[in-house]
Amino acid sequence: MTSNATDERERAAARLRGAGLKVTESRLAVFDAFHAGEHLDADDVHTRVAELLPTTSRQAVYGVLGALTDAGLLRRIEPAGSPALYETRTGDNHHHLVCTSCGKVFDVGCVVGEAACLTPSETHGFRIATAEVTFWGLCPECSASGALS
Amino acid sequence: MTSNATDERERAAARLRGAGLKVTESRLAVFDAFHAGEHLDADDVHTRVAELLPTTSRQAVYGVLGALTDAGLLRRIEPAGSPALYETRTGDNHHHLVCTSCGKVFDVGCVVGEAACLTPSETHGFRIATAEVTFWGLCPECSASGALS
DNA sequence: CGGTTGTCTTGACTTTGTCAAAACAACCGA
DNA sequence: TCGGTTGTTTTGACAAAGTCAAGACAACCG
Repeated sequence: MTSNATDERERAAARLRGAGLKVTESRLAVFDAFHAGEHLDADDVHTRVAELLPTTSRQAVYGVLGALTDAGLLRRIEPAGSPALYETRTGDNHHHLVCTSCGKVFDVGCVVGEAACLTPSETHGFRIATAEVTFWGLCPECSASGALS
Repeated sequence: MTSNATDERERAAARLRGAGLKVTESRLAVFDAFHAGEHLDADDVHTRVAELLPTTSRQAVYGVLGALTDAGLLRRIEPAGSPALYETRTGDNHHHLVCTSCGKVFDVGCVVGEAACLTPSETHGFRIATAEVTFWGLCPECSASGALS
């Protein structure tokens, strides 16, 4: 019987091949590093990858994250005041909720009525490709513990 | 007769005093550096300030920008892939249009129907304070010159 | 299985910004 | 008007996050 872990590796390998990328241990380990709903920075990913492949360099992680992002297998976000974060949920242009106190990030679906709302009132002649929305506020834990921002 | 330049310096000084900040040459020079609608990074500001006050240090500029931002006299934005930018238009929570090719930034008013639209579909229990919207696209010049992104 | 091409390692470097201590300047009150 | 106090600026070291380039190495194709 095939283990789930093996299944996941094979699925990851198939996605890499589909994107025209070579299948390497580093890349599989980066896929392994992400669990659903997480937003990890390059250092988080390096830490997790290094547990399995201790010789993996920081630059390899930057390289993998860049390649996977370019291939559309990861999405990169850069909230103000934070290093770049990566997530596995791609292709749906969802948005983010960031805690101004602890920095935790959550996904939120597209805003209600998106198509009509996210048309800027003046376009300055731009050909607009995407609208990115970030909500800032206090997460339940920080709110409960009395954090002010 | 009073010159416009003197008027502007006095207005800037009054705003500083109103915010409880000491009036210094550096701070007045930073105000001078901004023209309406511009989005300048710390280095841009330092360059302009140094034309008038050549001894001004980089750290003084960071200090002034931080103080003015904290006082609500400047607003800081941090578009992905760019150093922090500052603008003089504050207090109206307007949004931004960023060219993915050349990086130019323009202001846009609040999106149409904002109040209704910018409510996320799931709040994860957050106490939401603000919604930040960034539009990405090609500016007219880059669009005309055939840039692809 | 060997060659080609793309990936990873190593290590220097850049950019953007922060921290801390001492010199200095603005402002208040006498 | 003149000090004194407090806040600002200078100086210089440092830190975080990421980039660049060259050579070693591994994946994939035939």
